Amino acid sequence: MDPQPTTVPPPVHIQIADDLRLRIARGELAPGDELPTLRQLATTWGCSIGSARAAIALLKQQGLITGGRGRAPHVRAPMRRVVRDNSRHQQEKDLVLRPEEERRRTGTTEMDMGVPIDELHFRATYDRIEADADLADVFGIDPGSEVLRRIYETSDPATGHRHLWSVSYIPVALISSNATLLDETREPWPGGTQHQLYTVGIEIDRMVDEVTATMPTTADVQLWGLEQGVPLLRVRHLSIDIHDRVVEMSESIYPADRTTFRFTTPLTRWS
Amino acid sequence: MDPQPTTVPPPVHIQIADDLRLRIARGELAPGDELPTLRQLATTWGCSIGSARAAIALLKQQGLITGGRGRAPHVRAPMRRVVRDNSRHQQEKDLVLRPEEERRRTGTTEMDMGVPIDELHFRATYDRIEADADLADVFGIDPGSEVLRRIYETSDPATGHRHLWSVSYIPVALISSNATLLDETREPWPGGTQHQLYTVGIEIDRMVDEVTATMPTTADVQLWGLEQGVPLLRVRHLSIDIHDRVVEMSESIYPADRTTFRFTTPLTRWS
DNA sequence: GAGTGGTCTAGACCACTGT
DNA sequence: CAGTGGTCTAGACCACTCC
Repeated sequence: MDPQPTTVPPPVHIQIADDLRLRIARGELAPGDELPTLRQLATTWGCSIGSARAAIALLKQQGLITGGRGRAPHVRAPMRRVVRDNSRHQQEKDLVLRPEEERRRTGTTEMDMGVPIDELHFRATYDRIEADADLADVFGIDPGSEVLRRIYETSDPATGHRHLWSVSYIPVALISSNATLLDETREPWPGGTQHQLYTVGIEIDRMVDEVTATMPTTADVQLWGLEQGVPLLRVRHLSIDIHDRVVEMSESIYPADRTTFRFTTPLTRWS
Repeated sequence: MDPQPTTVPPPVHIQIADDLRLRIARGELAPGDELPTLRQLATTWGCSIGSARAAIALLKQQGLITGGRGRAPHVRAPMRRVVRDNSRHQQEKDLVLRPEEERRRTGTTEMDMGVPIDELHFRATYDRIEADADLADVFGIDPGSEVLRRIYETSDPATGHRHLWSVSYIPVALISSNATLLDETREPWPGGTQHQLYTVGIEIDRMVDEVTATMPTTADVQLWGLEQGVPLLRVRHLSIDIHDRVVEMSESIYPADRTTFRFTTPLTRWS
């Protein structure tokens, strides 16, 4: 038991990473600048290349640097984030009562993303599944009830990378009166999900969005063309109708380096 | 140019990680279960311990497993997430006009988090800074104008880990008529920021929350007591008054493994 | 004390990037 | 082609956990 418990120095690769992070934070290394090579780091720090590599890997994992594979890694420039605003919910509702021509022109299905939709592959897949415990709980229906599952996906034909992805669930009982709603070849539907529900007499009262984040798996990184150190924002969305029923639920994923959500909460006036 | 371009097999550590992930997804390995040791993985896959370690590191980075350091790593049980609901904005506003006794009792400063506040260290730090370009832009004031910066922090005295953190900015010009608002020893202020602003005649019209996520730095991991593979949710919050002025801006951070945000968007009725 | 993962090394081979 | 990072190995030493 030392009277002065000598603090152990942090591992070398942590020291190297911290030093580089500091130099980035101070602006000595600007976005786009190249970092020292592994060999350079190893000699200046008097450590092995393996330790230098660990430092670089750590910074990549934290989203601060990128590159490698044949050229020196460089400081990552923060990506321009597309804002997804909750006002689109009201806009989509307003559109429902407009004529089809206008709905089609304002080609905003529920899943637009500030990118010209013409340049993307769009794919919608429908199937019907039996509600598991989670879905049954969400909709307040019996487990085993039929639920329509719709998967929406857009991808960049040039790179093959996924651009947008969501699964949406609707109890079949709610929409069976309009058979065309079960037909995936009708997608993209002018006016989006709110108009689809409108055709069976459902009016939405409010939207609930629940947001959290997780790290992507190896497959996700491939699929989305992500860089290391980019979390995924996960959204579970509920559409609640004027009778307080959950009539639709969707789950979607957005890479955090290119997305921010903006939610405006109006407050009642004192007056 | 091969007629059949033989696809190169993925690196060993990726194969191992994918196999383990699959076994977790299928439920063969339940949350809390121990994974094979590095030595076991190395022998069953016929690779070195280093490669096995890389596989384990990858899964940790993805937030799927945890542990190590003297005992075998185990499958991570998903943490219970605390919901932060945007209805608290309205609740805080309603509280402003209530008597002080009630405001004090409903000890919800803007920064509560489903944890008994008595068991946490609370610290508020005030200082005044000159607006940089970003702050000047947010508030629509001249760069160099004085801005009050308040840092709120709670931490768990047992572990020393940070529990909650936010910085809040208010232009000094808006609140200089009430000198007590510049005094950090008055925190926690009953009724929170909205009541503070009320004392200088400001009524909030709406709240804007912008959410995204990033990966924590090494220091963040220490500070918050995070496990590997946990992103940070970052929120920029704007308070906008009834004259459409941004009167307060705050930035806060929440570990994603214990937080979900819930935003309810009311829609106008067709009637 | 036996077993675990974490750090670190030195060196080999590969795939990729520039010129 | 020379230089880069990525993969992989074999082995040493340490700190930690559990029995």
